[in-house]
Amino acid sequence: MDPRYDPHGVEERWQKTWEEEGLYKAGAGARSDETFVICVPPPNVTGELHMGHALNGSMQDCLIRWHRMRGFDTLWQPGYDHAGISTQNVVEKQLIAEGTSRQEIGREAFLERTWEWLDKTGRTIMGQFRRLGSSLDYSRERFTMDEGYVESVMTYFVRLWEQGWIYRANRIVNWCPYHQTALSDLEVEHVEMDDALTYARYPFADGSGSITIATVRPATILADVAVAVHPDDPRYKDAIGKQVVVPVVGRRVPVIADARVEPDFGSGALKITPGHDPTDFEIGRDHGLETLTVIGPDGRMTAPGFEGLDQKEADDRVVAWLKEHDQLEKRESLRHSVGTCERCHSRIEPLVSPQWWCRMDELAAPAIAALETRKVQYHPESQHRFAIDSLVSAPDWCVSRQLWWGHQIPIWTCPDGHRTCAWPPPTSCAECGTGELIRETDVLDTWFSSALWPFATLGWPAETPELERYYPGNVNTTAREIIRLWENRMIFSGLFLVGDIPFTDVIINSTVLAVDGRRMSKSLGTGIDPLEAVDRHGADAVRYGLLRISSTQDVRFSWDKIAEGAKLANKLWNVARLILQKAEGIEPTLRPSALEEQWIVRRIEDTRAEIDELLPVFDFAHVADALYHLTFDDFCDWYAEAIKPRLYDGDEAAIATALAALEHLLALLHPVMPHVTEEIWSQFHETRLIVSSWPEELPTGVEADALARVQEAAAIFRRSGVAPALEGNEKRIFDAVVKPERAKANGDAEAERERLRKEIARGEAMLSNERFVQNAATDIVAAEREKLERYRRELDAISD
RNA sequence: GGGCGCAUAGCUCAGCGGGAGAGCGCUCGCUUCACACGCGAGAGGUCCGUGGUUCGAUCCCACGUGCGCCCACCA
Repeated sequence: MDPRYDPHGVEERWQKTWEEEGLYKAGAGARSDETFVICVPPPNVTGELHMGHALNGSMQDCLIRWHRMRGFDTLWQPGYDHAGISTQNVVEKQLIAEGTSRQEIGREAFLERTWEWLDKTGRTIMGQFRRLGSSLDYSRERFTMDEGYVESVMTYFVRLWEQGWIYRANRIVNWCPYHQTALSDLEVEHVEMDDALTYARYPFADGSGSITIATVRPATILADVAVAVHPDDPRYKDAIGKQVVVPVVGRRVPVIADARVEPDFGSGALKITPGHDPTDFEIGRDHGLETLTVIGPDGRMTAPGFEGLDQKEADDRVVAWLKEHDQLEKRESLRHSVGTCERCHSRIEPLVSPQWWCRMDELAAPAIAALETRKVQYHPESQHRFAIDSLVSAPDWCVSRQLWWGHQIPIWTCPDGHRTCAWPPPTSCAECGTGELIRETDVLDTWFSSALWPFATLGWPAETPELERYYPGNVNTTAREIIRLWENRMIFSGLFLVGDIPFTDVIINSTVLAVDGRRMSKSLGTGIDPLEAVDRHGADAVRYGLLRISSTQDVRFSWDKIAEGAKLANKLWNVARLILQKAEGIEPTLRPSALEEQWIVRRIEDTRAEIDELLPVFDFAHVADALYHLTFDDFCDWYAEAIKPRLYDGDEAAIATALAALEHLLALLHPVMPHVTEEIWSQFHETRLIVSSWPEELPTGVEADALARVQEAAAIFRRSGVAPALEGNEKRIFDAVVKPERAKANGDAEAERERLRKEIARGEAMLSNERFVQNAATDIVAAEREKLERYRRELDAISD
């Protein structure tokens, strides 16, 4: 064994072995019928592993391995999301680079091309998860567009249709002019931008002066149908009900009163353009105004005389017109946030277009109940309320997208306009029976299929044994911004379709920020590739480091903590070398006799109990911390040093116990650092640690108080220099406990006495305070009394 | 505008009603036969400010200051 642990090669070897031996498979090593199920949040087929995946994967794998060792039948389901707009984007860019376009080659060829691309370049992340040692059941990899999954998606849609929850409506939507599709509010990214705010005078039709409005998009003046003011705005009391003349087009429109107008903004008068602004759309609808359109789906003007102009040009033309007619009051700069497409960063165009919608009220109600009653619990708690609120206020779901890559909506229309929604594809119109059917060209929102992930991967709508066994699952871990897009939708979809929640706990993991606190992003150049970290320090170290910094809020990436993980692996490797060097032919047998043996068993047992409390509440950081200190401070610095002389002597009992203690230590560390622990395990075992038992409660034979006494007394010795610091023999510890009077030889005895006197004074002061004794919890008072007594004894022991 | 959260050692953070902690960094001493990714010893802190509650506050409450994030809206 090399004195320096090198994870390279070792890790890949175990990853291969585990998978080949079928130990990643669902149910491997199970010793009970109890299941523990996690679905990986399916990454985009187009994606590469980023730090968020790595953190998420480390958390999930830690839970899976812990449960597997505890005998559960575990399933960690892998797979990919087809990522409608992202994927289409990638392929479309390639086509453009080749001088063609998706429109030119047509839908069918485009889809073929996309599948081709996927087979060649897509689906890389599962390989990267393997390199992290993630024990997913890779034999069960699913894709949201594979055959069976399409079945699930189509069935879901038809069921919603049958409930009457799917409807078609013309509404104003976020339109991406580049992708030429509607986007949900959640796919829109708001960015701060500087714009010119144009103040324009609209003359009253009766010639009695004018009213000034302010707009950042003068081009949309062409589609104005009204001017609105706040009903209580004294400046405009008399204007309400009058007619004004819209510039350029000369249309007469009314001045209306609406409370949605913000009197303090601009001039306090708002031009109403229902065709190109969401608020105006609502105001227009409520006042029965007509909706005019002057911008097309490509973002270019369609108004007479402006055809084909881009909006900037149209803005300039309108402003020039205003200036010429002396209706331009002023222009000023305005910083405001503008919606952009999260994929291509084009400015979002609010456009009125026909879309398919899904009613949310009845779908959401059972999910809200499940959250209220905590059948599903979000972690941290602060996200729980948010999740409920966003379900309560969930607007109807725009499920259609004007994309090609995705699940084509299963609605067919006959020449008479009857609609048939069915799956498998109908052969005739449900109403008139004609066979002439044309399928809807829109595809479904990507999240529509993601919502089915927990049960579609198990074969739903078929009643498979897997569905029976592994649904509902247990944990889902994901990022905060996905709560409304994905988590909530899985919950209501599961309740609606399968009749049960998909999981009981949702962990919202922290966003991993760059070392400088900025967001990790490729475009900022602040991203760190998790695989680069793995190459540098090993997967175990990366897993440890990420878990160590994980928390309920955003965290900074830390190379230091990864390095700490590498150190821990090396330390473990070396202490194993120490114990194993004379262990040939000796069976691990836990028979703690010497004090330090009883003590380390107690420490291991305490840590095991601690982990068993921390993991159910997903506190990975403290698990990692506890393991670090157990290994370094307790196992290596104390226990190993203490038994060294007996190890050198080849004392079989000591070696057997040390092996057994090491075994337990390895087991505790395995969920966090699987590779190095399995590697060491294999030095003295034929079996595999990954499927071996999680330690049971261990008998120790040492009282907790005695342990504290050992450490305290030993600390006195260390400070005094009475025992050579590194001597590391068991006698030192034994003496420290049974002969505290040795402390009298301490050169710093006076300082120690001083410390004890201070402690005693403090304790006495507290205990003599009547209010304290009356009010404080009884165990605190008792603990104080006990401490005081102990300090008194100690002081006696080191006083002459 | 709504919501959540954070301010503790040079850095990154843990602790959250009764003794101020860890890792890294720093100083000093150790080529001790598991490990220099090591061992031992040590320096370093008005626990953001101001009030309040309490016998007692880094911890609870209020306000202030400074940060961060999520959501909504922005003519």
